Amino acid sequence: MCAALNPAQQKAVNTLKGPLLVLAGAGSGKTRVVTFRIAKLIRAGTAPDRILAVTFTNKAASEMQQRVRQLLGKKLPTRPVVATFHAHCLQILRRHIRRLGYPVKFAIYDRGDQESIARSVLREIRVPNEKMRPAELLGQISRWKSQCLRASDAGAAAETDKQHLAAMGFGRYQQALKNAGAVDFDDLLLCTEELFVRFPDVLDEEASRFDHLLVDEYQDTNASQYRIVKALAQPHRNLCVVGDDDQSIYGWRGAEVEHILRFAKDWPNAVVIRLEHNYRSTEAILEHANRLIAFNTVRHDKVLRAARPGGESPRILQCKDEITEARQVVDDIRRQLRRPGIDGGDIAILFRTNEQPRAFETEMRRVKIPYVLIGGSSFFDRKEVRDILAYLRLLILPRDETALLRIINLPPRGIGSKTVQALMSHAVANGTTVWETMTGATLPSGMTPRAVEALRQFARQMRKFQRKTASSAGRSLTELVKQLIAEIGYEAELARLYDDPNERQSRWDAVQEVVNALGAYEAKNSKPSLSGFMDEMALAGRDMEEDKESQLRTHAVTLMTLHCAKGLEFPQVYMVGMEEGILPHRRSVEADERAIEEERRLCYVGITRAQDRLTFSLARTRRKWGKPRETMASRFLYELTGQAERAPHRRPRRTRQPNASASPGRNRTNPRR
DNA sequence: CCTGGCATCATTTTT
DNA sequence: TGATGCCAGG
Repeated sequence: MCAALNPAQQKAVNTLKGPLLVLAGAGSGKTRVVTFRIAKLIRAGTAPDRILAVTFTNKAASEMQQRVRQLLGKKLPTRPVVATFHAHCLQILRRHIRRLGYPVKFAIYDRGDQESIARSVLREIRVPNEKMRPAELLGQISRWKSQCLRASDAGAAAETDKQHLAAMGFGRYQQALKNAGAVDFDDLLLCTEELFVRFPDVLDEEASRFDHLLVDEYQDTNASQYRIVKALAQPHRNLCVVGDDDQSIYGWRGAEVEHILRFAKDWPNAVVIRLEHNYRSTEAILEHANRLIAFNTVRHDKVLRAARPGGESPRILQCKDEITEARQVVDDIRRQLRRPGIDGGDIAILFRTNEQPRAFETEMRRVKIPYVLIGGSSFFDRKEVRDILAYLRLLILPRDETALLRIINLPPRGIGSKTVQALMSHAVANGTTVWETMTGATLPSGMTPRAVEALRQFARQMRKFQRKTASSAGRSLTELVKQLIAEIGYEAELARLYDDPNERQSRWDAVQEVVNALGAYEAKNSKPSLSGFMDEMALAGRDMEEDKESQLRTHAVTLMTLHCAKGLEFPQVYMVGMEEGILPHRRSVEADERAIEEERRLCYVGITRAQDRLTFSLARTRRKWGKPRETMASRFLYELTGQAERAPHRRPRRTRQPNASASPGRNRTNPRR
């Protein structure tokens, strides 16, 4: 890693002016080039805070920041701005969102909040013959949003019945968000884009903050990100994008490979530099990766050359079922760990879907190999955490309806669904919010005195804490929140709900973790505020656990999805579940060739994570919904080993084994319905 | 108003 | 398999 830069890398670092596209193959030292470039810009006289570097994940952002700091030493008065798209857009919205008719203070709704809105929207637009789940509605809305389609245009874009239904839901969903004073993740980008289009002065102000713009993982930009980048870079044209079209794996989130493919057309005179030397993997591994990705048709033509000749050929483990698969893989890992110089931290198990790791976890626990599962259901998905956060949101923004409805009767305080219904319909009828209604002088008629008293009591309590929050400058937020938790009797509620002391404890621990996170936030920030904390929770979310993670990770085997693995590397990699229906995923198989190409890229990403040793595994039968079903080996296995013509998946779908005896493959059984 | 039990239903990837 | 939703009884 300390070797000198090669000529292409050198050139990428030194081309400081004008549009630049760096096509960086996997393992080609991309991160290094980017950080060197930033350092070079600063040394050449650019003020650090005039540089904006945009990444997709928080992890990438903090890593980049750290590396630049290492390169430059700590003597700088200002820092380059390194942020994720979402974080930077949030900054912009905090300054200007009023122009779009949102309150200055607005909440960021996460998946759970979105779902509860979607649920109520669906209840309203009940259509007899179409049933739709909240997740489906949200998926469609999100897809539209990532194409910069607004609710008003969705009706025209809808094709299927479901899409028409979703188009109806879209408008209501958006309205509900606005009423609650909230934006969802997609809105962070979409509203920014809208601001830029509708208010040129806003764009002016935001674009003129920087002289240089860098975008990492450019192949993953969706329509709104693409437009935002274009708009921000237009004045100075000092735009450097870095990416690899072969690693575009977020098409389902609206990313379009075309963006990186047409960069040179978008920006005339753009310099294009290819980094085609791979310093990460052995030749044996890279050969397989190259062979696989060559099957894709939509891509920049390039061949990665291995800087590390030779190496061990990848192996394929065929196993009876998913339990055996876990056992064999973990067995293999155990053998590896006995070898000198091999540490658990050098090993990763990569999988396609989130249900796959289960079997591996069980097995690892059984043989006592430490592991970390990255992603998965996070701490922030826990009910207790979400409850407390809902309270906190209510303190900042009383009109946040999702938060209010979540905790209005939690712990139970005698405000039942009847009462809530009455409040809601009253609010709708009067064009106001539930909070306004319940704190108003006259409550809706027909409520029992008991309910009225409960409401009054709750409102008093919340108002007290709202006041305290508003005037909390200089005082400890942590203390405030502790007091809140005590007053609502949350601990007693946990005791009431859960008899098992272990469970009770772990749930209470989760509550404590929120308090701790707040404490950490307060310690870290010079002027902490509750809303600042909530922003961090919404955007950084999962990363807050990272400190714990990195402590463990030194010796623990890493388990994660292929998507999470992008950008990382491990000496030893296990790619498990190499079966038709998993990788490529069933949904992609049922879609089109484009979708298959994305799955192939996903597989490519997995392979190119491996430095020294790569193992594939598959199960011949796999339990699904409790029933075991036979599987077929992934077509990618055939492709990457150079036996594509023997791959059995090409038989037309839904026919019964037309050529069952054509070749003696081992995993060729037709899946039965 | 609250709780527990039963039936039903659908399963990708994430900022 | 597991999560969620609805209904009946306390």
